[in-house]
Amino acid sequence: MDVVSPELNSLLPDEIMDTEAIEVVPHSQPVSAMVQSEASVDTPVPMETDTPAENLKVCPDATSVKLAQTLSTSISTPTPTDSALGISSESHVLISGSPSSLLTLKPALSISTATTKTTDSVTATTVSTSGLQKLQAPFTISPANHQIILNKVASSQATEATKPAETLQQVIKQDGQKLLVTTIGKPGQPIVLQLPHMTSKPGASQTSGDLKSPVPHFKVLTIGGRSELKPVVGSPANQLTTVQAQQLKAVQIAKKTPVSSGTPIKFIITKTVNSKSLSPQTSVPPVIAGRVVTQNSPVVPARTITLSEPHNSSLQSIPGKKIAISPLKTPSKVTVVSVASPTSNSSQKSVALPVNVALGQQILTVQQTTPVSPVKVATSQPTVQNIKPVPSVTVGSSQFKTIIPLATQPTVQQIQVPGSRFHYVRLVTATTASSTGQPSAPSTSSIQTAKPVVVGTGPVRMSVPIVPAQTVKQVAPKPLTSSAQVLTTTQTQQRLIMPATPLQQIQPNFTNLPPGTVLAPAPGSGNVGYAVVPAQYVTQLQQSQFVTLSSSGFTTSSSVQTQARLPLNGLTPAESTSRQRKPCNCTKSQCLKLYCDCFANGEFCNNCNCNNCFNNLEHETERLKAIKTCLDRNPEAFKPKIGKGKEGESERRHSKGCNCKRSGCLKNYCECYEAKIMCSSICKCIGCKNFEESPERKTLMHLADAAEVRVQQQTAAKTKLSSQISDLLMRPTPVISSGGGRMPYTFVTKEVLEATCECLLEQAKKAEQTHQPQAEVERLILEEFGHCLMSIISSAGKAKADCASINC
DNA sequence: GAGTTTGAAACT
DNA sequence: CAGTTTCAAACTC
Repeated sequence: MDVVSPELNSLLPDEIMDTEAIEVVPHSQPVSAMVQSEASVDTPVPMETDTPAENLKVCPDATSVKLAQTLSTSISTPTPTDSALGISSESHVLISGSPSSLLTLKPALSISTATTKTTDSVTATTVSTSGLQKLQAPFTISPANHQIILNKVASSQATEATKPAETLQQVIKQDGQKLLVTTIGKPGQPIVLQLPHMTSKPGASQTSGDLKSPVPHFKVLTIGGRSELKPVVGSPANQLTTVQAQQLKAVQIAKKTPVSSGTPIKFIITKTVNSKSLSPQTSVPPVIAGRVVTQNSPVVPARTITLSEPHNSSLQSIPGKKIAISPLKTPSKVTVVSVASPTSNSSQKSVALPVNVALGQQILTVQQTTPVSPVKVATSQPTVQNIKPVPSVTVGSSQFKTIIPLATQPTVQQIQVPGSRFHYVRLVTATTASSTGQPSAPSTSSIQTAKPVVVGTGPVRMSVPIVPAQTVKQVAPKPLTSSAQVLTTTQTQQRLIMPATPLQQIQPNFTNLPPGTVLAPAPGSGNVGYAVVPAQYVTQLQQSQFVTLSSSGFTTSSSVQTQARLPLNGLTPAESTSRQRKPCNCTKSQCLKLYCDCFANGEFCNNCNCNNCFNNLEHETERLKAIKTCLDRNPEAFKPKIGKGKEGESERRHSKGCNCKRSGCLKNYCECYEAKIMCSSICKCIGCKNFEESPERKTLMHLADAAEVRVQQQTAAKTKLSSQISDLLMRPTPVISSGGGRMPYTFVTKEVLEATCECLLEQAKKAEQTHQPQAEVERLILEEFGHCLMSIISSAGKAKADCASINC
């Protein structure tokens, strides 16, 4: 795994977040809280944001364990379940709660996650007692208020998992085990941790496990276990499988350190939302795989935590259901929204950070939050609209990230905004229940299905992807109580991953998906699978559930159009949006190869001139395959080509360098020149003239600038002349003789003369710059004068005709 | 607008 | 990894 330096990350456009950056965090940098949520936590949680990444190692030593995560409820009443927390080497943590339960994330959580390293040590087989203790203590669940406080989650080696068995109802012993904390449902109900291969027994602790089993497992912690709750099983393929059809909200925070060679540590906090419509028996056996990439707070550079990477071999696991995280800039966030896959047999690549989510589950991803802004996760009242069971909603501004769970299978409709580089996706939830209703119509039945997680009791800002201060069109805002999980974070970006059609055969390395790629359900597709959609598409329009971003509060609207504004290739949102994307003209590539700029930029084709285009949602399967192919060929295929140079090099430079041979790197054939950057040492160009001291380059630049200036000046002059003439025409007509013989003269006013002179001067300058002979200069000036005069006469004549027509 | 040139991407 | 082919954009006329 490549390690992305903080510097590089800082340079990368937000929209092009490097997924690896998410997983790999430079150890040299102090770890900032990836998710800094401040809940109204009673107990102070130690902030570890300042903790260096080195400290993030998950080690048996309690002191060194930085994995502690805090989910604190307002009432931290230790329950037997508290001890049930298991620590897996992979640090997969799923916390699920009943819809009503309030999940609060403290800053410590994000901090702890940020501190975690996905080092080999993480995969250690022993679980440190201290880690368990820490985990135990900090993690409290208060049934009273349905809040869970997870102070710390430490990954430890599996061998030690057995030690604290008495303290923990369940101990995760194996490497790669994942802790799932599910349902904070009813008070007094036990928390169940269950290994994938084990039979889940709510309330019963499971300490057993194959200590030597290399396969990581998920621990399921059920709090206030509901009958509907099904154990969550981790799959060997780095996937987390759950048998519950309930809405699952997961928050994953994953951090990847450069050192980490193994699977990244993943923290998944899931909250199960029971849907009334779903009976325990009817529960679908989908997989819960959630991977959340938390973004760093603005203050903290590029701290990404990679949340769970499930490794389970259970049949329910969906191997191919990895959640692709597009190459996003570190401050990006990835949200995984319901994923369901009936079966799975393929193993996932270790590189990829798969996130599997059971269908209908809601995953709440928590991004890094700044210390200032606490992250609160609370379940709002289940006033969910059946029709629009609140599909996933990623809400986030630069400071707030909210994810609203998708109710049932959402479908995605491609939406693009002309002139915008960003694509939008309409999330249309397939109404499994009584759902053909209007989007705006709330339904009680869906209440449980889509348990909203309200981040914080107060108003929440919700935004769709993610760039600060972008306009979001909101339609039919929903009450805060609407079923949606809201996680407020201070992160700048987030990504949505939504279920799509089953594409088990397709297991792209999602770590490097196109910028802003989102996994979304394919339209009309089954419950399984992902559609890879540019994150920019994460807009919900019209009837689909929407996430609105508002300063005062968030609301989901049935017809909200949100536009993601993510910087692309260094362009600011404004720049990127202002610059209209050039339509492609692909004919043979089906727009599914990097030849196509649209595809290469992770965009759908829109208003293009391409033929046989497959770069759209209608061909999601093909598109996903193509992405996988590209990533297989080049894991960095979708990363920005223009990045920061080596350390010490402030200039931007091409990541690969050009290979120009004939253009001298002074034409737009050259990617360096096109990007307006100098060729660098990594370029393999021949006869390069694109260097600082190149006279050709200087001349070219000078000419280009001069030409641009001339064009601007001429345009301005002509515009002025035209406008002045128009003004004259609009003025009351002076005395006009019936014959109108002298009328044109009346239009030669001072303004017209000035404009004419400007045109003449401009023409003279132009002639001189081209080194024209004196005679030629004069001729050009006279010619220009003739043009001006003709224009005046023409205007006057027209005015005369107009006046005559009205008998003036 | 058609044809050519160019170099990245894809392929072998 | 190198050579070749394919492809679409850039460029020229």
